[in-house]
Amino acid sequence: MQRDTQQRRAIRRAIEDADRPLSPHEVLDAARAHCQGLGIATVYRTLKALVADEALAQVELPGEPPRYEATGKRHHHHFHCRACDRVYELDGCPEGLRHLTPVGFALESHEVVLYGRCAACAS
Amino acid sequence: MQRDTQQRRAIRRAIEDADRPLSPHEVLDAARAHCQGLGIATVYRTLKALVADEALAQVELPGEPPRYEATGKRHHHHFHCRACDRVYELDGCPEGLRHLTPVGFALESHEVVLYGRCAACAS
DNA sequence: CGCTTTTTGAGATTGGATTATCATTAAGCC
DNA sequence: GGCTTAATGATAATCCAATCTCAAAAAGCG
Repeated sequence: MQRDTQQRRAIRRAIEDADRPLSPHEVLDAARAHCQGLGIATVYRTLKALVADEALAQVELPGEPPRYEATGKRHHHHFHCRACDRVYELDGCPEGLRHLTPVGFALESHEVVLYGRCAACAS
Repeated sequence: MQRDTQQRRAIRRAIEDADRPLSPHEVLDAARAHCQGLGIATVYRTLKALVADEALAQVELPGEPPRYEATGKRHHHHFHCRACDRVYELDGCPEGLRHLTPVGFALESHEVVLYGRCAACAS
């Protein structure tokens, strides 16, 4: 039976409270505010279970460990800040992707990642 | 002094002959056609040196080891075939990327990756 | 061809992320 | 509050890409 533990509540809450996808270590740091002593193993276990339950989605980025965000959001993309390494959500989607697909290729999905400085780091 | 060895020729040629970015193992397989016995260590060493010389660029893709392609090409993006795992070059670039950037964020670059089936795998 | 020095290949090693182990802790039912 | 069992945390183990080690091979100069 699946128990409702302090650790799991803290992890779920850390992700809910963030408005951006978090890495396992970001989850650990944020969740420790509500559950001191939380271990990284529990973070990985819980993230994995939440992904299996489809409560979370893995956000894969080039050359980076995955981040995690709640499922059920509208289609969106991400901005990766080169200075603080945080990843932000972007609304919307560029036009003309289908136009890029070569003849004979079947387009199923796409990823767009913008790079630069977030508002906090751009100043 | 930098020597011109069979191994390096085979590696450079494998990349030249491919019209798409290759992973280290793809380079190994392709280059072995011209240099049997070639080792993976030499592939990694040579790729690293070619990147340092700016003859090659690393192509980073979400959740994947990097691929390598010749530098000096026009700005472009990539198509990742889910069936054969090969990566193809795409011409062109979608519109409206700057439009996605939140206020206060400084956009420096971007990546676009399309996913689906390549012509060989779509049939 | 000799000789020097770079390069190579096999296999060991590293590094970083993730997972497994297992004794201890704590949910949650009575 | 007891009791059963799932969950936890520290740490060891694993995984896999990439790098290092070092004896042996080969570039390339004279």
